[in-house]
Amino acid sequence: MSKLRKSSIEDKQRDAERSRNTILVAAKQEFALAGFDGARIDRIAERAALNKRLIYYYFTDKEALFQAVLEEAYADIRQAEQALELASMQPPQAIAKLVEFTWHYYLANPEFLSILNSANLHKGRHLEEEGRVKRLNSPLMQLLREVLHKGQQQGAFRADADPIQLYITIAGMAYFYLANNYTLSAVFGADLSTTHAQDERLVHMCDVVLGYLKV
Amino acid sequence: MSKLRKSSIEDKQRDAERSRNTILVAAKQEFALAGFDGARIDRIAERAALNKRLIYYYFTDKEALFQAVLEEAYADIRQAEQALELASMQPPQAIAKLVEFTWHYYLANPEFLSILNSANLHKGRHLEEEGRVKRLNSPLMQLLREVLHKGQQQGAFRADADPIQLYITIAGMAYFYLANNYTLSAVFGADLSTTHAQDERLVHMCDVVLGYLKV
Amino acid sequence: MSKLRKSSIEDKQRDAERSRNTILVAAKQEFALAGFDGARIDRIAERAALNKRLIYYYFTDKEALFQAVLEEAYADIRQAEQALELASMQPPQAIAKLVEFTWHYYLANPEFLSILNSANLHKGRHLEEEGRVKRLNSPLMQLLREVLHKGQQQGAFRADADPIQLYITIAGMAYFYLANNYTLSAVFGADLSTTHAQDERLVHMCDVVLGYLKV
Amino acid sequence: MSKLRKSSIEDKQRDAERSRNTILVAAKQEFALAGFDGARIDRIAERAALNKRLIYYYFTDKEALFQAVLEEAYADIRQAEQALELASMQPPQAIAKLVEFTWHYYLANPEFLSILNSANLHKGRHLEEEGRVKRLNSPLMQLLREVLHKGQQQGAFRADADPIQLYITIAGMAYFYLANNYTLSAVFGADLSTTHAQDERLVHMCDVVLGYLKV
DNA sequence: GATGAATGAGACTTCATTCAT
DNA sequence: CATGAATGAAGTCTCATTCAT
Repeated sequence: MSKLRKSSIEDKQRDAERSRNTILVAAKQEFALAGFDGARIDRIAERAALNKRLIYYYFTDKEALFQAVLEEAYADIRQAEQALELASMQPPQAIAKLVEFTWHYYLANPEFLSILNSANLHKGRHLEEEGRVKRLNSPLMQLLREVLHKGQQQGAFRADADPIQLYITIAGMAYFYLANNYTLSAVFGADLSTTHAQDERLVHMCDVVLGYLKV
Repeated sequence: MSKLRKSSIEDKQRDAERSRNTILVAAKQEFALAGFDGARIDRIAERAALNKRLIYYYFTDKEALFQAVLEEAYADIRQAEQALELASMQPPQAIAKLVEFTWHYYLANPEFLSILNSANLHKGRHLEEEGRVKRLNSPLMQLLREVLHKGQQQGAFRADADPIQLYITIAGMAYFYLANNYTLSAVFGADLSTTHAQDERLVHMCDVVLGYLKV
Repeated sequence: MSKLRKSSIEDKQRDAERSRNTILVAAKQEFALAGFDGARIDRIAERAALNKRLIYYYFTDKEALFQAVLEEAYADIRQAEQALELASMQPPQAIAKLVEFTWHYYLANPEFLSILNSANLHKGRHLEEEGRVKRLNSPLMQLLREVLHKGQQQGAFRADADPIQLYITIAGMAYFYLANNYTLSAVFGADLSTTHAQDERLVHMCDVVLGYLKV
Repeated sequence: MSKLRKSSIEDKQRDAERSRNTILVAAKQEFALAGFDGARIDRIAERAALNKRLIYYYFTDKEALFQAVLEEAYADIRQAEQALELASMQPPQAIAKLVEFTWHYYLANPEFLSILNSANLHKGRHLEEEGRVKRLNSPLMQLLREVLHKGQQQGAFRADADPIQLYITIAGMAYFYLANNYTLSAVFGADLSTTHAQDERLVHMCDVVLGYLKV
């Protein structure tokens, strides 16, 4: 074993970047699962298999840790949105693709919804976030804007459709179904969390958006 | 037992009822504002201007109090839904009315959303609720079902529209806009909480639903 | 055993005033012994044989508890000063009595010095105290002023003696000897804490003040 | 070993000495400002602009660091006292000079008082100091002894004046005024920290000591 | 000599809850 | 019915100190 290798392996315990990240991942899980107030620093430390003190070493306090998690969550989804390739598609297909992306992202990253929610529950308390959030303009939002415009140019989409409203509508349709899955399943007496039910929901969402847009 | 005595007992009972209710109202506010974990029994007692011990006297513990608040919230919205008069309307107008009702109810009762959310955050923890929730079938849901059916009969609405999906879609469109108002305003760099913005949202929601439904 | 008696005895555990006071006494000891930063809430609770939580129930936090202790310390010494009876004495005797009082009070209440010291270490941090402290005018100071004046009238005391300066001088002579007893004993290679040494100190202090005052 | 190498080692040693000293200075400030228990190792490192680990490298632990600061404080004042030139003066003038020196030293080195105080608060805890402190006999004390003796010989000073008592008295008069400046200013409703007030204090102190000594 | 990363013990404080009247 | 007093468990955060390079 070469010196380099050895030191890099032993580094495991002394890698600041890695430790910071391990904490961030653990915190994301905990905050998503329990909300800000329900989250426990102890549990985060446990999840991260790191000393509790380190959390404060890297993140000052619970609030700041939450901020960091929130920002990372935004950054993550923005990054995923970057990968969307819609240029060659026809507007209707592109819209379907956007809806599908949103749906699958939420499905695969349920923490995102939970954390977004927590953040909004405490509104005023996370004021600093604002600045950073605004700067991170959503690529998906931009794509939606372009696709909409293109469709309207072609006369395929209604002229009065607003990208912001539509963005919120798509997110809301997906979010509400997933976030309140538990209550909704109870109310409607049907398990909405099966793969089949989820597929149906996606179809419905596409239908709604495209039905609304078509002239 | 003299009349006087009896009436003083009735007074007490009325007081008891009133106290219970005062607590419930205070708890609803607190839970809505801070979520389940962020809510403080002390603060509820303060809001209610009643002794903390009374809360335990009437509601056993925090969890049960939350249950009671949740049930009341459901009962409230169900009751409001009862008042909906759609019988004489044409299906499209009826749908618009339903969307409008949902929107205005959420606007006027923001606690409802917040509490629903809290409940879903803790999923497994509020298992007992299930029973009661199911029993309280939503009148609005029933109306939606009927209106949809009628519209489909008349050939005015697409045949594949499902009331459950649509219900969730309407709720989601309204919910997401309102619950994440803070973050969305930041991201889009526009204040979404003005009356004007709210009116626009309602128009959009009606457009979406009716655009989707029309054949 | 009468009901009254019984309840008043059992009251022991439910007497707010007494609990508050027990805490205050315990806190005084702890703060005196360890200073503000060295003091431990746990130890105060232990000393008071009361639940730690009660300390916060009655005093909000450590800082406020210290404030309360400080104010009580001032109140105590002021009260002790009230008992001084100098009216009938000749000025020189009265002065001696004042010096003696100061000396014995410090000797009997060593916490007073320690707490005064802690307060001054943190200067800016206990700003609120100012108001209350000023209001509590020192009776001893007033007596000193009068005795000085009387002695000056009689031509027994030098005319330029200022009561404030003298007050500080008396306090300082007593304080420094007692507060730094440990270091001074080490430096001078003599135990300054024996009764004999203490008596000698008192004589010296009287000599200094009267020697200074006599014309 | 080449000259170059050697000199680089000397550089290191000089650096080491400098680092040690930087830490000591920073620690003195911190201990003076916050007391032993209030002092923070982190803050000392910050003040010194040096790594925290170095503090432990040079001083073992907080306690030992405090010891070092304390000893340096003693050494400093002893050194300053060395410079006193009283041989040619008449005893009364010499006494005035001694009082003045004490006053100005305390004024210029307020940390000294604060640290002395901290040390005495913890009495038993700094036992080791004793040895070293005793060895460092105070030059000022020695001068005071001599001046007193000379004055007594000349019949200018009272015969029963004891140098130890007088030393403590002088220190106490100065100390109490300065250390409790904050509280005293509040109690007497006058700012005792102005230059004018300080000058008055010095005059008073000289008056007291000389008034006491003169036969 | 110097430093960033890591830690265990323990500090202050908070919270839901119960006691006793 | 109503309430002030009391509590144990636990939560966030701090601190002196050590590890590993």
